[in-house]
Amino acid sequence: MPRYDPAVTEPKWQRAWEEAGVFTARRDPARPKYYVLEMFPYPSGRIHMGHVRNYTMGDVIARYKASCGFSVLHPMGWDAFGMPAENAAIERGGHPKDWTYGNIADMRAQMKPLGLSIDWSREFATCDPEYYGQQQAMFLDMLDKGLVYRKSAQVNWDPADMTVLANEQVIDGRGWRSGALVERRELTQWFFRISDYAGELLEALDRLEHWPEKVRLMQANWIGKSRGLQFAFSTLGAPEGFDRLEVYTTRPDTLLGASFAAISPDHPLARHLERHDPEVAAFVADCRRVGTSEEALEKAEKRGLDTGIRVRHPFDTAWELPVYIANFVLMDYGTGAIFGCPAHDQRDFEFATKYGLPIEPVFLPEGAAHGDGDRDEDGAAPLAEAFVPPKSERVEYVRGFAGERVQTGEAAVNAAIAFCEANGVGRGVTNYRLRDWGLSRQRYWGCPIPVVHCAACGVVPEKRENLPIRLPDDVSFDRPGNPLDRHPTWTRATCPACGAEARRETDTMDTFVDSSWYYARFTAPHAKTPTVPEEVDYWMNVDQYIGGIEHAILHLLYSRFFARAMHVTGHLPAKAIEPFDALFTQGMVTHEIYMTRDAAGRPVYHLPEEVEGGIIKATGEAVEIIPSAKMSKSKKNVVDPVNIIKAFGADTARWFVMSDSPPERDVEWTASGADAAFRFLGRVWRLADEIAASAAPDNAAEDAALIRATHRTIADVTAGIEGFAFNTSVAKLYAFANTLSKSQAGAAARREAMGVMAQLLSPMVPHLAEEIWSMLGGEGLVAQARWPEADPAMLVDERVTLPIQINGKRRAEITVPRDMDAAEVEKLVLADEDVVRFLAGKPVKKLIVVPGRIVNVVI
RNA sequence: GCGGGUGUGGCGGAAUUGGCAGACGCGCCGGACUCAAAAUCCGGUUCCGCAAGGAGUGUCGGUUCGAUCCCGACCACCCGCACCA
Repeated sequence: MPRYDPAVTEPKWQRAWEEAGVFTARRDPARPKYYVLEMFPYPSGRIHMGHVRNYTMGDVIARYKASCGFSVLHPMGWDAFGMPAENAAIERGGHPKDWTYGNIADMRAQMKPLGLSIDWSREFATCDPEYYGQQQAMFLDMLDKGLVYRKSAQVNWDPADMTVLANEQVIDGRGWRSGALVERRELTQWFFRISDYAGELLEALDRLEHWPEKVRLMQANWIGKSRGLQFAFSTLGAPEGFDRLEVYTTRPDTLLGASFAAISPDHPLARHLERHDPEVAAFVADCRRVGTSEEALEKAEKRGLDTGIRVRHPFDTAWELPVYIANFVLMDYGTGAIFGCPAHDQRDFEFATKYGLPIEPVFLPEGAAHGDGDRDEDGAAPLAEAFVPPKSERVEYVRGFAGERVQTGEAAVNAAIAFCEANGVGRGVTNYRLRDWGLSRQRYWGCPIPVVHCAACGVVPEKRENLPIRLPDDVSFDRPGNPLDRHPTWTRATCPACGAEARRETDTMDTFVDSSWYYARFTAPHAKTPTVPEEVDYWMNVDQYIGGIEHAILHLLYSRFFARAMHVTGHLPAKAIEPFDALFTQGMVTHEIYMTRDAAGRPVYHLPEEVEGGIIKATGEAVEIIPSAKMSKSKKNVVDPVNIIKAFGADTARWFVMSDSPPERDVEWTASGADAAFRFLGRVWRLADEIAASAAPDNAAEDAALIRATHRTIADVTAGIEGFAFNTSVAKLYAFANTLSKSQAGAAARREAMGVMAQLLSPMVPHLAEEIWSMLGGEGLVAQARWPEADPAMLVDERVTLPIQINGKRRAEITVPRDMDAAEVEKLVLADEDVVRFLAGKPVKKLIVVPGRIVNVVI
C-alpha cells in the first residue's frame, strides 16, 4: 500500500506552485488587495522554530486570503545590518558582508522547503546598496524638512576597546569583551525629531482598532503624556547665573509636602559645581559609572549629595529646602530637576528616610482625618511608606491649598496648577516622556549617514547624485574602534557646497531605521526611488503584520513615526501614515531543558535529540528536566527545523506550530507532539486514499449528516483563521477527520467532504492538501481554488439541549425546540423528574431561563 | 525599579467572552489485529469517593441567580525599558 511520503510530494508541489507563478504578487486594480507581512528576520544563519511559527501564521493568512479572491502581497527580506556581523568579523575574521550574505543564502535555503507562499522576486536585504541608498535619499529629504538634527548625547564607552558599547554589552558596569569599567561619554550625534510627533502618535493609537490593546497601552505609556506644573525656585548660595532653579512636577498639589529639591548629575548646575567642588566631582563621576539605560539607573541604589545650596519655597519665602544632586533624577525628562514630596512618592520617601529629611503628609485617605476636624495631629506615628493612591481616588487634603478639602488627586492637580498660574508661580505644562530618536551608531556595518563635515561650511548633505554612499569593502577588524573612522581614503570627501576637502561622516544609522520602512519598499523593491506612487497607493497599508511582542514599543513606534516622515517628504500617501492596519503578536516556541552536572557540579546541557525517555542515549545517564523555556543555544533546548523537515516534512512542522497553543501564547515543542502531527497527516492521507477508491452507494440520512458536519467545519475553521485562533481550526479539523472516517455516508458525499477537508487544510499543510486534491481529481491547484462557503441554513439545529442548574449546579437537562419561548421552557423544567427530585418540595425562589442557553432554578 | 502580559487535568490547551469547565491533541490504561513487535483501529481517562455525593480554572476576598471570564489584594513566571534585533 502506498504511503504518505512528504520527501517526494513536498518538492513536487513546490515546483508546481513555482511553475504556475501562484505567489507572484500582481497589482490588479480589479481585485481587492491584501498585504500580509511577518517581521523580517535577522540573518543569523539558521532558521529556528520561532521563524517557522511566525512565517506559517503569515502563510496561513496569505493562502487563505488568496483563496478568498484577494490579490495578495506576501514578501520576505532580511534585516541584515547590525552588530552580530561585526562581532563575527572580530571573533572569527572575515568580512561582515561575506558573513551576512552567506547567512542569507543559508537561511533562504532552509526556509524554501517550508513551502511558504512568498513572492521571492521581491526579496532584498537592508545591506544592499540599492536599499540603503534609498534610505540615504530619504535621510536627506528629512534633513531638508528639519526632521533630523544633531545634539550631544551620552554613550557607554569602553576605555579599553576604545569603542561605544550597546546596553546589552554592558554587564555589571563592565564591557562584555574587555571587562573594563564602562564610562559615560558625550558625543555629538544625529537625532530624528520623533518627540515633535509625540502628541499625534499618542492620539492616533485610538484609531488602531486592530492592534492588541496591550501594545497600544505600552506605546501610550512609553510616550508618557503628563500634565504638570513647571516653576522656578529662587536659590540661596548658588553660583552666579543659577539664581533660579526650574523644576517640573506632575503633583503640584503636594507642594506643601516638599522637603527637598534634587537635580540630575547631568544638570547644568551639577556640571558647574563639578568643576569647582572635588566632592561634587567625585559624586557625579560615581553616578556616571552606571550604564546609560533607564533600567540600570532605576535599579541603582538611590543616592544623593547635598550641594549646600538652598531654595525658597514658592509659597513661603522663609521656608528653605536643601538642593541635592540625586542619581535617580533624569536630565532627559522635564527640566532635570524636581522637588521631593516623600509622603507621596516612594522613591522620595526612601531618599528622605536615608538623609533624614522631613516627611509631611499632604493628604490622607478619605475619612482618615476625621475626629478633630482640624489639621492633622502633630506627633503622629511616622509613616512606614509613601501614601500613593491612584490619582482618580478621592483623598482628604490636610495641607492643600487649592480646590476642595476632599477631592481626587486629579482635581487637586488641576486646581493647584490654576492657583499657581493665578499667583504667578509657574505655568501648566504638558510633557512627554518620549525622547528624540538617536540614530547615530559608531559602527561599520550600518547605513552610512550621507553628510560631510567641512571646515568652512560645517555639516553639509551629500549631493544626491553621489548616492548611495557605499560602505568601503577594504576594512579590517583586527584593531579596536570603528574601521570607518580610521579609513585612509573613504573618509576623504569633497564638500558639496564649497568644493574643499571635507571629512565624511563616519556614524552609521541605527538598524531600526532600516526596519522602519522596509514594508513600504516591498511594494516596489527594485525602484530607483524609495517608493513608487502607484505601487504604494495600491498595496499600502500592510493589512496584517505579524511579529513578536518584544517589538511592541521601539520598532513599531519608530515605524509609525517614519511613515509620517515619509509622508511629509512625499514618499508615502496620507493613508499610509499608520502603516500597519492590523497587528498580531505571536508567542515564543519553547522546549524543555535537559541538564546533567559535571564533576564540579556545573550544569551541562544536552540537545533534545541526544535524550530519550529522560536518559542520554549515548551514555545512559539520567537527565534533570527543567520545564519549558524559550529556545536558546546556550541551554541547548533547541530543535532545528531543518532536522524536523528532514524527518517528517514541512507540513508536519507547520501543523505542529499551528496546533495546541493559541498563536499569541508560547508553544512548547515536544517530540511526541511532532510524532502526533505526522501521524495525523498520514491518517488523513490514508483516509483520502480510501475515499478516492470507494464506490459506496448513497445513504440519504448519513449523507445529510455528513454534509451538515462539513458546513459546520467550514464555518468553524474559517472563524478560527479569521480570528487568529489557528489552534481551534486545527482542533476542528481533527474532529472532522474523526467524523469523516466514521461516517457511513456514500462515496459521493464522502468525496465531497474530503475535498472540503483538503481546502480547509491547505493554508496550514499546503503540500498534503494538494496531494489529496489531486487524488480526488480536483481541478487545478487547491492553492488556486476558491475557499468553500458554509451555508448558514446548515448551521442551525432545530432542537437544543438546555442544561438545568439548581442553585448554580448542573442537575438535569432538557431538549427543546430551538425557539421555544421561556414560559413553555419553565413549565417543562418544573415538570422534569430530576428537577422535582432535587427540589424535594422546596419552593422555587427564582427561575432564570436564558433562551437557547441555560436554565437556573434558585431555591 | 518602572511599564505591559500570562496562570485551567499527568502535559499542550478549549469554552460562542457572564451561562453544561476540561473540546481537540499528547501521555497513560484497556481491547482488536499479529506467532510476536511496530504500525493501525476501537474504547476509557479532572481529582477525592465502592457509591450517593463532594471539590475544582495560581492564592485570598468581593459582585452576581450564575464567575475560567468582572472588581480588589497577593504569589509565580514571561516581555520591554530608548546602542540586541
